[in-house]
Amino acid sequence: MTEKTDFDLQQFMPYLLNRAAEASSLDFQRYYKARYGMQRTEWRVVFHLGRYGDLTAKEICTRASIHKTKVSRAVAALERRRFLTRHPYQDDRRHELLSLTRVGKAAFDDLVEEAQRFDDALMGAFNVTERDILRRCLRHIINTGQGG
Amino acid sequence: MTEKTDFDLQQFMPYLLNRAAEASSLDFQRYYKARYGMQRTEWRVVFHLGRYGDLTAKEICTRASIHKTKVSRAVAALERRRFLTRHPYQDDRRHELLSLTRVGKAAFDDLVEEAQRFDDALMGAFNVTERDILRRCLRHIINTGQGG
DNA sequence: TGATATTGGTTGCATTTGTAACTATCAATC
DNA sequence: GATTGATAGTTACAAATGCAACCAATATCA
Repeated sequence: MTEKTDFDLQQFMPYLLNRAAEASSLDFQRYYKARYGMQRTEWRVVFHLGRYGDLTAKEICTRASIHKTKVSRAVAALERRRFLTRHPYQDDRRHELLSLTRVGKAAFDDLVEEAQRFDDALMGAFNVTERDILRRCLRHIINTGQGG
Repeated sequence: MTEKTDFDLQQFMPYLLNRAAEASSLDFQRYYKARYGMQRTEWRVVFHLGRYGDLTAKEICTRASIHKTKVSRAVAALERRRFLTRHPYQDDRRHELLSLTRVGKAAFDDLVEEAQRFDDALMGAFNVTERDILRRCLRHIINTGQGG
């Protein structure tokens, strides 16, 4: 009979991942919250638009695995504060193409710089091999975890 | 002048970690929610008590970096459903020692087994070196991310 | 002894989130 | 061209969360 008390919580991957995710996001979160009053979903939307160009809300949902209500509210908030605009497009009026305003782009540029800084600080502790493995494993988990 | 659009979101560690954490937790979350009506903080409390023996709420907060209000509510919910009991202790009546009931222990045993199963499935994709690096890196992030 | 600060834990309130139901547009089928 | 079914996005309501204020017990120190 195996003793369940042998189970090592500190080795349990979902637990480690959740704690690491939280710890790693804290400082950056503080930054975009203080500076732009954004929350996580909002900066993610901004990053997607800034990085990949104009997208529909749906596309952001799919790419980032975020629920549509969350994106909907984030977009509404960002629009209210003039970070982005919507252009319904002719072909299919259900879609709305989202694009960053000048203000949105400026925020994106600044946030990217800051993100890069945080990432460098975080990853600076690891060597190239470790970074590669880390990223590869995480991507694998992201891609398989969903439907499994 | 660097183009911010070069920034690779898919390489940004906090983003990867958050997505991996979410993806890796989904199935297990579904399990303990369906089976015991627990939520994340609740099973974490159960795991801590099951694994490390009786603890005070404060100790759980510290060990798991969870805010005290969250733990307080989780404990209340677990007590209501008879998964644990509280013993205020003589020396300092501010503290309350928490311990799992028989029912709580049974749930813990079952959840541990299930957790182990999920973890095996998740980590099965990686070799020993990768697992080691992954765990080591995550622990490093957890330990340094907090105050940095 | 009494005033003040600290600590473990809870509660109230505002904000966020998840779920489901909804609107509006388009596609498919008859 | 009317009916049914998807699909993009919003909204309403309940549950979860974060923050600050709170209570009670203890520690500190005049």
